[in-house]
Amino acid sequence: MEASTDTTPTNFIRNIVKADLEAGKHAAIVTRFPPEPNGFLHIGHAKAICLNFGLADEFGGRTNLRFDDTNPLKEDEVYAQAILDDVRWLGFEWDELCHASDYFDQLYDWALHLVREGKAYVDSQDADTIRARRGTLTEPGEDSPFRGRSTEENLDLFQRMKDGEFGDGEHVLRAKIDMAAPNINLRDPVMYRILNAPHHRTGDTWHIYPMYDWAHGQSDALEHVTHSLCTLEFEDHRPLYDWFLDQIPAPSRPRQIEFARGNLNFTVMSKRRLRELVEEKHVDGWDDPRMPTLAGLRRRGYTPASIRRFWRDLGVSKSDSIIDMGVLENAVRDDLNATAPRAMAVLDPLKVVLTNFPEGDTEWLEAAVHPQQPERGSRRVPISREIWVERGDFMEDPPRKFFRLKPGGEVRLRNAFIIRCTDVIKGADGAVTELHCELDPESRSGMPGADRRVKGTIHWVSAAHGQAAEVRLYDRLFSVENPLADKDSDYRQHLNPESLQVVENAWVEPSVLADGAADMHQFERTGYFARDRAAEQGAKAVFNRTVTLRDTWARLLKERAARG
RNA sequence: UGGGGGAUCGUCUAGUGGUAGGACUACGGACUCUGACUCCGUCAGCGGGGGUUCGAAUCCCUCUCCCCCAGCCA
Repeated sequence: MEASTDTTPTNFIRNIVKADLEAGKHAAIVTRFPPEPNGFLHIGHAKAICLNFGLADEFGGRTNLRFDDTNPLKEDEVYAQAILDDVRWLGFEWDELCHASDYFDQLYDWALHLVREGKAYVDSQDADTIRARRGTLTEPGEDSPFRGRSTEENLDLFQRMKDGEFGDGEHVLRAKIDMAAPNINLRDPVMYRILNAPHHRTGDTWHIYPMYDWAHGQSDALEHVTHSLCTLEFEDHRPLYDWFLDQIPAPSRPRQIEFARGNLNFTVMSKRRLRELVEEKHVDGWDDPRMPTLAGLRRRGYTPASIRRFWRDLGVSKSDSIIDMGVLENAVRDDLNATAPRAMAVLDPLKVVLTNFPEGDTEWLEAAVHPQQPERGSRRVPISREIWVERGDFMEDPPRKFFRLKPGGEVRLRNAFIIRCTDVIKGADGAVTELHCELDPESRSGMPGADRRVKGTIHWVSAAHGQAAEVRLYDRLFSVENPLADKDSDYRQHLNPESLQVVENAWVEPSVLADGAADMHQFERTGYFARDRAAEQGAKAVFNRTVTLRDTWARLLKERAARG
C-alpha cells in the first residue's frame, strides 16, 4: 500500500486511539466500516473506509466490513456486491464480513430482556400519532396511552409482532426512556417496526426489523468493536447508543466517535440524490465517470492510491468542510504522473503535410515510455508524410508568446523533428483545412542536430498509422459549487449540460492499443486517459479523460481575455 | 431562543498560555523535446467585542454566524 516512509498525519481520533492503547484499555483496536447496502459507495465513504482500515492497519488492529442491513425495503444484494468490490478496489481487506442481520436473534432476545425489565413497550399508535405526540424541538412530547402496558401484554404483543400476526405499522416496540427529553432521540425511540417484507439475506424469517439505533451499538458490541467511528449527524444519537448498551449484558463496550463528512464542491454526495441522478437518467448509471461514486471514479481513471492519499492528506476533524474538486484532481495527477506511460493522441485533428518527407515512407522513432524514468524503456512511434496535429496548436494570427505553429514559424514535433510551416491551405469558407510544413532532417530526436532549440513542442499522430478512437471529455457534473445551497431551486437545475463532451474522431498512436498496452496513459500535453473497454461497441477504442494536465498557457489566455 | 456540534491563510488541516506551522491552490522565477513534471522563492489566516495574564488561537464572559436533530430511514 502506502510507502512505509510516509508519515501518517495525526488527527483527534488517532490521538484517542493512541491514548487508549497506551492506557492499556484495549489489547488491540477493532474498527468497522458499516454501509447500508442501498446504493453505491462514493468518495465520501472512502474517507470512512480509509479512516477505519487505516487506523487498524497502523495500530495492528482489525476492521470488519459490516452491512447495516436492517431495512429490507431499501436494500439489495447487487449493492452489497458492488460495495465489496469497491472496498477491495480501494485496497483494503476486512477481517470479518458481518451483517446486522446476523444478529437479529440476539437483538430480539435483548429486546425481550428490555421488555421484561420494563424498559420497552409495545406502542399501538399509528405513525402519524407517534409523530404528533413526540413534541417539537422546543416542546416536550406526551406519553403514549400504551406506555403503561403490563409486561405480560408487551411480551405477548411483541411475540405476535415477531410471528407476523399484524400488518405493517400496526404496532412498534419502543424503548421507555423520557418523552420530555430535550434530546429528541431519547423520547421513547422506536426499536422495532413491523415490515412484512422479505430480507435479502434472512428471507421470510422476520416480520419485524430493528431500527438503526437498536442495531448499531449492539452489533458493535457483539463484534468487540473498540472505536465506532461515524459522521457528525449521529452525535446526538450517542446518548441513545450508550443507553441501549447500558441496558443489556453487552459482551464489550464500544465507544462512538464522530467526525465530519468530507464534501466536494460541484457535485452532490448523498446516496439519495445520486440514486435520483441514475434513475432519472441524468447520468449513465452509478458508474458514470462523472459520478463521485467509487465505481464512477474508477471508470474515470482515478487510482485507489490517489484516493487514499487524498483523504490522508486532508485529515480528519469535526468542522464542516467543502473540499475543492481541484484537490482531488491534483491527487490523481500526482499519482498518474509517476505511473502512467506516455503517448501521443490528437483530439481535434488538423492535417499537416510534410512536403519534404518521401511519399509512402514510414520512419520509426524511439520515444520514452516515461521521460523521467528511462528504465521503463521506449516505444516505437511511426511517422509518415501526413500527420495529424491539434487544431488548437496552430494559429494564423497568434497572440504574443504563442509558442506553437504559425505561418512561417518553427515548432518541434514531439519525439521527432523540427518543422516549419510553409503554407496554410483553406477551404471555400476560409477555414484552415491543411498545413504544409517542411521538416529539418538534422533535427531528428537523438541526432546531433537535435539540440537545436525552438520554443514550442507539439504532439502529433501519423495519419497513416494512427488508430481511430472515441474520447470522452468530462467537466464538473454541476455548474455551481454547491448545488444544494439554494433552497429555492432543485439541485438538478444546476446540472452542467456540458459535463460530457464526446470526441468521435480522435487519433492515437499505435502503442496505445498494442497488445499488452496499459489502460491508463498520459496523452502528452492533453491529460490522463483511461481506456473504457466496457463502453466499446465495435472495434473503436474508447477513452475517458481522467483529468487534464495543468495548463498555464490556457490560464494565461483566460486572464488576458478577462483583462480585455 | 429545546438539545447537540462547529468557526484558524482561497481550500483542507496542526497548534489546550510562550515567536501561528504544514499541504494544496495562487503568484514570481529557474529548468524543459509535454506551456506538464521538478526545483527555488513569494503572498496569505486565529468570526466580533470585552476580560484574566508579563504573555491568549489556547483560559473566562459576551455576541455573531454555520451545521445536525421532531422517519415505523441509516
